[in-house]
Amino acid sequence: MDRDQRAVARSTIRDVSRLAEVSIKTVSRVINNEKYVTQETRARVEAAMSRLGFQPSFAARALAGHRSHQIAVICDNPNPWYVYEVLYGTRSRCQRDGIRVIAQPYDRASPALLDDVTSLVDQVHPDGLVLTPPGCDDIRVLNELARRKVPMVRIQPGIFPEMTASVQIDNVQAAYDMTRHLLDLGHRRIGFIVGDRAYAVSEQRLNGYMRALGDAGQRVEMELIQQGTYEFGSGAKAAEQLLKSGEPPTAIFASNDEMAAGVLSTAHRLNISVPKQLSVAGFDDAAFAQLVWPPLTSVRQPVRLLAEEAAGLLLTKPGVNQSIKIAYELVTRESTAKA
Amino acid sequence: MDRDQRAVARSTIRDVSRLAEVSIKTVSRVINNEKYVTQETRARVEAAMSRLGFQPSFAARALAGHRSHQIAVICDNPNPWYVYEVLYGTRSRCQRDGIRVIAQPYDRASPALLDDVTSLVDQVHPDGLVLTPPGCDDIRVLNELARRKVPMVRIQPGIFPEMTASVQIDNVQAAYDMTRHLLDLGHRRIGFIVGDRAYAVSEQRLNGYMRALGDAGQRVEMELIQQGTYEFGSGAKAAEQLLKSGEPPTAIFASNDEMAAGVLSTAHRLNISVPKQLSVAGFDDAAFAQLVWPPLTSVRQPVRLLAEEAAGLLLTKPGVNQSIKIAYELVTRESTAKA
DNA sequence: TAAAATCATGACAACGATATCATGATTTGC
DNA sequence: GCAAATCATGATATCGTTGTCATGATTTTA
Repeated sequence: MDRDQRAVARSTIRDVSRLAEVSIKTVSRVINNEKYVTQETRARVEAAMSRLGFQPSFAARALAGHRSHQIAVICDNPNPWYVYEVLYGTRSRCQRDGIRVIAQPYDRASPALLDDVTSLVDQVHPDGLVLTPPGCDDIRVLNELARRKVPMVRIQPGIFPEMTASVQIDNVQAAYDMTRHLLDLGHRRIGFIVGDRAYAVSEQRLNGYMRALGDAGQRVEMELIQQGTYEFGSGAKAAEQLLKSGEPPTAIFASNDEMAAGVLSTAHRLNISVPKQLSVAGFDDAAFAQLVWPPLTSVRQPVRLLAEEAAGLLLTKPGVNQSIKIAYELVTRESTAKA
Repeated sequence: MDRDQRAVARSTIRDVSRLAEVSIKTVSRVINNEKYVTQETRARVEAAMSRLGFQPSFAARALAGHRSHQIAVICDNPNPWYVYEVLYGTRSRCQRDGIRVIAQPYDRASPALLDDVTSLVDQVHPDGLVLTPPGCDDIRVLNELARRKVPMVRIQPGIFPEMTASVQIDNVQAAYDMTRHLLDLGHRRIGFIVGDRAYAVSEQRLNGYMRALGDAGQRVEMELIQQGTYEFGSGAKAAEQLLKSGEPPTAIFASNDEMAAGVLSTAHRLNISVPKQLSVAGFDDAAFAQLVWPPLTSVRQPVRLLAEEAAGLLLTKPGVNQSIKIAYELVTRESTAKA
C-alpha cells in the first residue's frame, strides 16, 4: 500500500545487479533460469528483483536474444466461440511459461491475409504461431511461413498434414459415431447438411456420415445431402428443402451447431416438433448448443484443449512436426430421440 | 514470385540505408513518416525498403523509442461474442496505424488479474490499454495503471467515469426504451431479470426498467424482479419463478440475451407459447439472439463499434479523458408481440 | 541584405537485455 | 595427486532501432 510513489521510472537489470552485488549477466541467468548459479546468489538476486519490482523488458530481451517470448494466434474463423476458446486455451498454456499471446484477428478470406501474416512474423518475430482453419490451409501462407522457419502448429489442418505440427480430432470418426447414434435410435432417413467446402473438415464429416450409412447397409441418397455454409440461415434453408421433399427425413445431422439451430428454427416454423417428429444433431458443442430449444445433441470438439496442446507443442517441441489427436465426445441432449 | 530464396536473414535499417545511399536516421524518418525528408529521398528509401522486403523490428523500435506500437486488450468477460467483437473492433482500428494488438484473456475475477495486468504493462510497455467490464471496474487495477501513466480507455465503465477515457452506450435509456416498447404492446405485468451485480450496467438496466414503469404510472412490483447472473441457467430459473407465481407476467425483459434464451427454454418446457402467451426481450443483440426460437427482440449494443472508438481514442488522443457515447438500437423480432 | 527561421540530413549515443568469451575455483577421473 | 572437466561468475560486444545534437543549405523576415 505504501509503495514508492515516485517509482515511475522502471528499474532495469543494472539496478538489480547493483543491489544484489553481482554482474548483469548473473541477473540474466537468474531471469532465464539457467544453471551455474549458486542457490545463495540466486536468492540474493531474486530478493533484489522483487524489492525493486523488476520486470524484464520484452523489447530488450527480444532484441538481444533470439526469442521474443511471444506467440501469435492467427484467427480468421467467423465463429466467436471458436476464436474465444482458441485464445483462452493458448493463453492458459503460455501463462505458465511467461509467454505473451498476440491475437491477430482477420476477416476470413481477406486478400490481405498473406501480407499481414508475413509482416507480423517479420516485425514481431514470434517464437511460434498457432493457426486455425480456414487460414491454416492457405498454401501461400504456409509456404511463406515455412520459408521463414517459424515454428507453427495447426489446429485441425486440412491439407499437407506433414508440413507442420498439428492438433486435431478425428472428424470422420466423430461424424460416423453421430450418424451411428441416429441409426441406433431407429432413424432410417437421415438428412445431412454439409459445411462450407473451404474447410477441410466439411468433407471429413460428410465422409463419416456416408461410411456409417454404408456400414449399416444403407444407400446414401443424394437428395438427403444438402450443401450449407456453416451459417444459421443456410441450415434453415437446407432444412426447408429436406422437410418439404416428398419423403422427408426423420433426423437431420448438421455439420455444425449454427446450422443445426437453423434446422430447429425451420422445424418450429413448420410446426414440426423436435424431437418427437424430427431429431436434430449438430457438431462442435459450442456454448449456445445448450441455449437453444431443445438443447442440441452434438459432438463436443474440445477447442480449448486443442489450443492448449497446440501451445504446448510450440513451447516444448518447437519445430518438431508432431501430430496430436484429441478425444471428442458425443453429447446427447433433448434434440434427438427414437424415431 | 522469384523472391530470393536465401532471404532468411532479415534485412535491417542499415541495409536499406546503404541501398538508398542515405543515413539510417533518414530511413527512420521515412518509416515514421516524419517531415523534413524531400519527396525524392523518401521515394528512394521506399524503393529500397520494398526491394529488400524490409520490415522494422518491433523490439528495436520499442527499445529505442518510447513507443511499443502495441496496445493490449484486457478481456475477462465470460461472453465469447463480446470478447470476439472487442478484439475485432480494436484490431480493425489499429491496423490502419500499424499497431499490434495483444490479447490478454483472463478468467473473470481471477485473483491474479492485478499482478498480470501490471506485469503486462511493465514488461511490454503497451502504448495503451483497452479495458472491458468487469475488470475495468476493479479499483486496484485502475490505481496501479494510473500510477504507471498508461493511456487507457474503458468500455462501459461503471465507476469513477472521470478517471479514464471511456466509450459507452446509455444503458438506462436503452432499458427504458425496451420497457416502453413492451408497455406500448399492451403489457402491464412485465417481469425483469437483473444481471450479475458485479457489473455496473446491471443496476443501470434495472433503473431504466423502473423509470419506464414509473413514467407510465405503474407501480414497480418487487415480485416481478428476479436476480440473475447473466447466465442461461439463471434466466431459466428466474423465468420459472415468475411464470409459476400466482399472477404471472405477460412479458419478461432479461438483462442479456443468454438469460432471455433461458426464459425461452422455460417457456417451451412449460408449454407457454412465445410470443402468443408471453413476450420475451433480451439485451446485447449477441449473434445467437437470431439463432434461438423465436428470434429475440433485443437492444443492439454495437460492441465492435465501441471497441473501434476506444482504440481510436487511444491512438489519436492518448491520455485525454474523453467520454464518447455511442447509439444503441432497439431491434424487434418475433419474441415480442401484443399482449 | 543580414539575421533569423526553417529545412534536410547525418554522426553517434542510448535503450536494456543476451551472447560470447575469459577467468579462476572446485570437482572428477585415472 | 595432477590433468581434465565442470562450475560460477564477470567484462564487454551486440541486437536494430530512435533520440539528441550538429551542420550546412535554403527560405523568410525586417
